[in-house]
Amino acid sequence: MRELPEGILSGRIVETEAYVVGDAAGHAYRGMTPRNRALFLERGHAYVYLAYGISYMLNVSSEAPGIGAGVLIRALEPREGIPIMKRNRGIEHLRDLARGPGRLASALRIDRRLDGLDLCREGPLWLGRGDAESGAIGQSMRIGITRDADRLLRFYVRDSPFVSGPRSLNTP
DNA sequence: AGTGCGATTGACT
DNA sequence: GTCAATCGCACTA
Repeated sequence: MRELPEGILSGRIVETEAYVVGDAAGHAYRGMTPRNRALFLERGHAYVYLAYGISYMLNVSSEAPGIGAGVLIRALEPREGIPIMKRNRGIEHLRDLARGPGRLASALRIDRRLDGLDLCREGPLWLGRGDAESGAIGQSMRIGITRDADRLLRFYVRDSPFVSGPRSLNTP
């Protein structure tokens, strides 16, 4: 759920990637830094960073305090506030509003100001319960990384058109 | 203090 | 399919 001055935005998370403890691809791999400190917060806190100087990425910390790990939120099936998302993205096509981590952050207007936020409490951004059956979950290699690339730590809703990535990864 | 490189996207051949 | 954009940060010296 995302609360903006113009209204409420929400959607169903349909694709994630895990960056686990000891993972060479994870930002926490080399210890805590000013950028990644939120990964070391109690599970359920937001870690937001800028990738390629272009796109913000939303992660959720996933371990106990002091342990650096998180889950990248890669795609959303839009539900509420779709007109606002379209305006944030500058496009009309529903499927492309939040298909990909950078697009998702853009649609929800997420930036570093939300870094460190507790997503388990209602606020400007939080994780709601989810009221729909998720369907079958697929598993694959993660997208766009080089280190530890073979690990099957990407998870997605198999039959959702709102999932990013090449078909080769989505139909194993 | 300088440098190289991404957990990507959008435009273009 | 290829490729440039763009910048914060981690790493080297």
